[in-house]
Amino acid sequence: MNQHPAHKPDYEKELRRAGVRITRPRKIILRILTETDDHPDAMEIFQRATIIDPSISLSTVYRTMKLLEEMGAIHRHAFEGGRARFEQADGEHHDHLIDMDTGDVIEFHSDRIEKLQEEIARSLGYDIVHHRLELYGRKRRKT
Amino acid sequence: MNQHPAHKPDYEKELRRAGVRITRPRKIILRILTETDDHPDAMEIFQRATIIDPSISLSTVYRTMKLLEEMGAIHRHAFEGGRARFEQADGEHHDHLIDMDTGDVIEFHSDRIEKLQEEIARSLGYDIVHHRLELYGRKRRKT
DNA sequence: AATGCAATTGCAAATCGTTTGCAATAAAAA
DNA sequence: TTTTTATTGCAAACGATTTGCAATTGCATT
Repeated sequence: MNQHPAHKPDYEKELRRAGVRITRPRKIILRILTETDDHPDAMEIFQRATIIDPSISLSTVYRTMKLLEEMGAIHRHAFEGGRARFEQADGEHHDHLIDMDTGDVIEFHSDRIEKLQEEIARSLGYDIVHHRLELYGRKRRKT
Repeated sequence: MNQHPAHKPDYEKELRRAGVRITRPRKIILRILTETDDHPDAMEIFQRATIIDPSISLSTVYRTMKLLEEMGAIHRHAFEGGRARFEQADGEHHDHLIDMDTGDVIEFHSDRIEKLQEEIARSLGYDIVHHRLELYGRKRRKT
């Protein structure tokens, strides 16, 4: 088990390569994404964008997120309660521990769990296409 | 890892004990729940109920499900896409493998995975309140 | 069996996150 | 610069779920 590093992809280049226009709203949204290493939801991105350019609309945020998602540049997570949250699809796969008090998301990865999942699916006659492992918890008080 | 058995709790008794009135719509919904061993969503329950008594409303289904959930008699699952699905909260905890083609839900349990989750959370300084492990897959073609 | 009253109902309207139709605008190709 | 076409903001639509409300119904009491 270990946390993962972060690196900043060049979304603009990726989008251009995908034949998409680099518009002013998109530029702003992409900038916000690269400057962020938490897991913001659409509304948060919208509000941050709105500071830079108040004319940006929530629809455009959603449309841009969908675009990036389809390109595989970001992942959309439906954690419990409320809105979907996004994160950069940089390195390797990881799962999430959600702090129930703060909403913070901690990433982790366990090869052993991944292996066990495979074994279970296989023993049930299935191939895993993807999975979702989310731990919901609170900071432990004592040590 | 192993599948789990099923047993049928007496919801009416539980509800009465909780000081809730046993109405005609509730009777019907409870009957449907006890007769079911899959993971129906509110709309499915509503449609099955509607056959028995066409005057039942979807709101009542939702309200009853919420009631049962609060009593701990059923669990609500937000699998990917669409509506929440419900299941009886009988025996022990289990996780779910969702058949992406049919929507079927297969229950499984792995002590080893549970243990590993605990370890991970602990090493990150957290206590797990609950978790969500869902495998999304397809029946494997060959063997 | 008839009464009384709070719990429950069905309905329509409201909610929340997200998506969509559309006419106006702006990227970028010519 | 002009043209072409993607993209925008807006408002309205969406799907799942919840809610306010007046009418009804369990059910404890007579």
